[in-house]
Amino acid sequence: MPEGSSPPMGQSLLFLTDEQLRKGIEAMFFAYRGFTADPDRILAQKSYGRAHHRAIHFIHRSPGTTVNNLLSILGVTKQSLNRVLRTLIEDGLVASTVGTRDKRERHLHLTTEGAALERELSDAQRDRMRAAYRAAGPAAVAGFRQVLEAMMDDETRHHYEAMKEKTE
Amino acid sequence: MPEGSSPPMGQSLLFLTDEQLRKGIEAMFFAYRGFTADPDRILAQKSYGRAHHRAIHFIHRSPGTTVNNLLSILGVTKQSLNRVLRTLIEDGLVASTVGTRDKRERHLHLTTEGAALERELSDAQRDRMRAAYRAAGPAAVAGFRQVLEAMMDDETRHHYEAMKEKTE
DNA sequence: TTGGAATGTCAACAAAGCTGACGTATTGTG
DNA sequence: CACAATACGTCAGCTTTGTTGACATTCCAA
Repeated sequence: MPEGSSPPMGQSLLFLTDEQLRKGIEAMFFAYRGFTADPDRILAQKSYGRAHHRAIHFIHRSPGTTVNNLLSILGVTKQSLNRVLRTLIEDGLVASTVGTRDKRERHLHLTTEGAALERELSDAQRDRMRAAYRAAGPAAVAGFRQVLEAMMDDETRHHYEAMKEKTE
Repeated sequence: MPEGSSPPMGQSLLFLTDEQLRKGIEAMFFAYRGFTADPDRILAQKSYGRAHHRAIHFIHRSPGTTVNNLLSILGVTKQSLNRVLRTLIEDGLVASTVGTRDKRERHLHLTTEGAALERELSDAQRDRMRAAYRAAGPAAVAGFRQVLEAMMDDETRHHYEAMKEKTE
């Protein structure tokens, strides 16, 4: 081990100490609570849960998506998604139409009422996000997104990238 | 509305568009899955859940903490925490000792075995965090933390700040 | 045409949150 | 001292959201 071969530790690698990593972990945990808090409050009033929000969000994002596609995006079992979807369909927030090419598939759309709830939920969530973004500034936001993307599983990142490109 | 009074929109406020905010929201959702994936795998083997992980994490961070304090950090009810805590104590991962100054309080510590599991879980979680940090670089990490902190509820941020200072 | 794959539904169960009620030990206060 | 408040534990019961397993329907390809 040659002496004096010190790498540029002082400024560039301190952010990789266990201490820094732990702070990042705790920040992630605490921030996620804030992230879900506002939609959760709205959902509770209507006796829906976070799972309903997720379904509504991604149906809004990809109108006409199939149950199977939604499944792989959300990363849950079809039985779990089905329960949520059933209530949303019963309540008239989501429309499920049998596929024309493949009749096994169901294509999912938000109804007018469903779109209204989507709007209400995403407005609430965006308000907090906007405040956080504004407080932190554009450079911080870029870093925020970079780290989050690097944190995803490969398969998950594919879903994310696909969603990202859809409206770019 | 005076014409030509355009603010510096082009570069500085594009990150506040609904589109950008939506991407941030989805990034948060997908990244959180990666964030919990590795510990979840370890926990499943031992038939514990995420709730056990959280308890273990914060007992490790604040040895001797009381049940009440843990409650307010985790933001759950005592009944919910108690179920988790009871199994951890039964399994010999956590030690609960009657307070000396106030005998109503229980002070919580990790046993040797509990510390071993904590180590295993946080190693796994840190590994992913480290990879993400390394990939994104120090500037991005600073931004990441800034945005997360701005996203927290006020009360939650107080907990976070208190934890942060504990080892600085 | 028939058997396997894909899609979606029903039933039953588990984890982890919640409320409400109650018991016990201890502390602090009028 | 008597009594209210606090800290903790527990029982019962409910909700949301995840899981497996079994099964019906539909499509496609051998």
